Amino acid sequence: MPDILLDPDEQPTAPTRSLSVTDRIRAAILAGEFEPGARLHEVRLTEWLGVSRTPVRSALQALAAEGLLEYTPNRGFSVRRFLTSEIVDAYEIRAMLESLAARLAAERGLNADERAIIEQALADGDALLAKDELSEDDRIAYGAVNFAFHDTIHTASRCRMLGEMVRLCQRVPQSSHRNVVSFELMDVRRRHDDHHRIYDAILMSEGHRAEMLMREHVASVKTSLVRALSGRPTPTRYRR
Amino acid sequence: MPDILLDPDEQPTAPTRSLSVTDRIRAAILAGEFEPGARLHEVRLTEWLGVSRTPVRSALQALAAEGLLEYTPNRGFSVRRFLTSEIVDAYEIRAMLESLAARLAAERGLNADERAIIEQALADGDALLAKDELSEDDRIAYGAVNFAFHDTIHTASRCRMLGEMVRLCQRVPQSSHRNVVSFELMDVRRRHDDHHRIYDAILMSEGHRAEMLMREHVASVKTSLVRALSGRPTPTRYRR
DNA sequence: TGTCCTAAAAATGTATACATCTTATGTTGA
DNA sequence: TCAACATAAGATGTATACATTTTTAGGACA
Repeated sequence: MPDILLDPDEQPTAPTRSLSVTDRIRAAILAGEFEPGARLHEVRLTEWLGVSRTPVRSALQALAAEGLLEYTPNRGFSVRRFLTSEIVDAYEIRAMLESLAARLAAERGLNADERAIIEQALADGDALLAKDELSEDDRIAYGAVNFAFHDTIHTASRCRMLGEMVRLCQRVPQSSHRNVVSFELMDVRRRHDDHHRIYDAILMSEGHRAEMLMREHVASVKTSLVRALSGRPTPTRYRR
Repeated sequence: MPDILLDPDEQPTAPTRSLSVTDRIRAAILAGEFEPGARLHEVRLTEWLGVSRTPVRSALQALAAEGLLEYTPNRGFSVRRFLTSEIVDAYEIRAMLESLAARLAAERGLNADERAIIEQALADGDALLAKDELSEDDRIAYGAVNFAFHDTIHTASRCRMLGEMVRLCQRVPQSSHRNVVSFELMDVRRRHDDHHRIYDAILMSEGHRAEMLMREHVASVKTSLVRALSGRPTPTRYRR
């Protein structure tokens, strides 16, 4: 019984009940408030959320289409089980999709706005990572920087479908890996350096190089994730 | 007003009205029965389909999640417009996704069933393409062969998300390109030969080679499509 | 004790009435 | 004539009653 759903003061985040209910159930799933495989009974959700079955059903359908729930006719919705291997594989897919986005961005070029956003993200990252240690706030701030960089490249690929699919890859429950992947400072610095090189390649219209750099960039996150999940230590290199 | 929706004898294809209505509306959209950008009014669909608004709304939501419709709160659903560039780009994405699937299949290996299906598909294709000319039935038969080959590789990648995303790439309206892409016999033969090589690479666990072959294999469809759309003729090479 | 059958309970599927929002229409005012 | 507003019509959003299916519970029988 997720506490997140019981707050009566919560303001609607979306124009319709269906959409705001979708957001709340999605948040609960991604936060791990439901057991994997658990059935989501419409009437219970109805009671928790204080709305009728109509918007609840609407939300469940939407979440099933997103891949967070599984649907069986006449048998309802249940939380989709994600194997660790599926979470890891999602990074393989992202590596392919984002490397394509980088190549297309290089081939098709950035506009002034996009260049400005990325350059700001690179500068902000440089400033953050100049510190000797990252606070929790710093990590959150770097997360925003990282998002801005990748999201802008998706936009610059001029390919709506790509961005949508990357988003699908990221919508995976068991957010444990999100925390796990908040890595060593060394790793973050290296990845930020990747960003610089990728941007260079895009600016120089070096499509193939941008693709390869981005592929390795995302794949390295997979590697870190696998290492973290298997409990092995981060290898030490020229640490200050 | 699509005729396809007016046949009262049509048998339900799915266990619930919602699902069968989803199938029928999807088919109508993919067949181009609705103008791109056209609003899909719930009550009209209700009349055409002979069901209440509940399953219609359910279907529209599902199709919006598939990317075939666009949804605006309080303003309903409309047929998503697909630019030609988006249809072409979908092949770029497919090339990345399917090449990943081929590599994973090579790395993870095929089971006996999968080997049998692919070998049957290759043999059937060999037999079909031995003819001097393909009838319409032959083309349909080869389409099934082609599907079996690709679908089995998706399965063998052991990565559910990959198959789902490829399916998203293929669900695109304006099926004109489907017809356009039913190419010259020469092209089909070459692509079938690709299938042989890709299978060889997978059997030999040559992941990188399988990936590269598949990437070019799918990309070549994009090239043919672009050529067909631009009205240029198919280049002639050593034609018998 | 275990299996099978039957009936009740509960869950999902569907239809429909009502609420809310959008859009169209037409009137008023300058 | 045109803009702005008011109203009505129509469309979507929501709640709820009813239908159908699934699940559960209990008992008969071997």
